[in-house]
Amino acid sequence: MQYLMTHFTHPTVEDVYQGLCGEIPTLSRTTVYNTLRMFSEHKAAQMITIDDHRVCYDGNVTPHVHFFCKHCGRVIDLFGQQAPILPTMPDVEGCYVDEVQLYYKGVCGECKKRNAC
Amino acid sequence: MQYLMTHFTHPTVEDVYQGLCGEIPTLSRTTVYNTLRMFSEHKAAQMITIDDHRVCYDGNVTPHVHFFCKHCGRVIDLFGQQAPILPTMPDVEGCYVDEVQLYYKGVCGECKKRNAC
DNA sequence: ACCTAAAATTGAAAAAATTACAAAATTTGC
DNA sequence: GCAAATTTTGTAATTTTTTCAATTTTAGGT
Repeated sequence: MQYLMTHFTHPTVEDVYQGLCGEIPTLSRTTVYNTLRMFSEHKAAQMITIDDHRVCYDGNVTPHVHFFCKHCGRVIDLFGQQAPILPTMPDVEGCYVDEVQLYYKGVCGECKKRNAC
Repeated sequence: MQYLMTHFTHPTVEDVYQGLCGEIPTLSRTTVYNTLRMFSEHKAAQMITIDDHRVCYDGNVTPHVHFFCKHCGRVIDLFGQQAPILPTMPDVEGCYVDEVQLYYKGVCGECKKRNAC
């Protein structure tokens, strides 16, 4: 949890594992998988499914908008005028709705510059 | 493509494969993977990453809102007053943005009724 | 029709992400 | 200090997706 609260880089399970296995040498990947899943089930973290290859997590649970760079794979927060207002949860007939995700995808500024695409 | 244009059930690769391997007995899963990826790269289909276990595809390429039932795993289109207006593509400084996805998650009416949760 | 080059498809194997689960380690309350 | 409950671990299995070389199909020219 401390890792999530100090790294707003939308880490994957592997990122969290690599980031912590130095100070917690006995840490197992399974624990990271279980813990992050538990966090998201209890709404202490958001599970982000923007990348088709892997899930990542966000310690910031207030709804906000994400941008995914298809080139470098980074997930970036969009704030302020860059981000449209996230629509409020709709009241869908008979359904229980408890999560919103608004994703944009494309190529980030750095990748665009580097690769001139 | 024909399968996608006639099945708006947000099929997975496996769904498309199972749906077609009767009439195309030589069909390989690899072809389905390659073809669906190609479609989404050329914007002839949308790749939907709402389910953390598998990717699915949508032959309807006009931006619209999706709901994911965490219980039965179905992906359902939200239309009309059920769906908020999908925000237009923001102009993010220096970035090339070419996709929007708005996802809601929860439990659908049928699962809610069946399981009383 | 026949041949050839290009393109598309196949299937088996590998890679990557995630889950299952039993054993081991740690924590908790008494 | 002990026993029960909880958490963590690590290996193996499962699932999804990709890689890639071989095969098959297609298209165009003769």
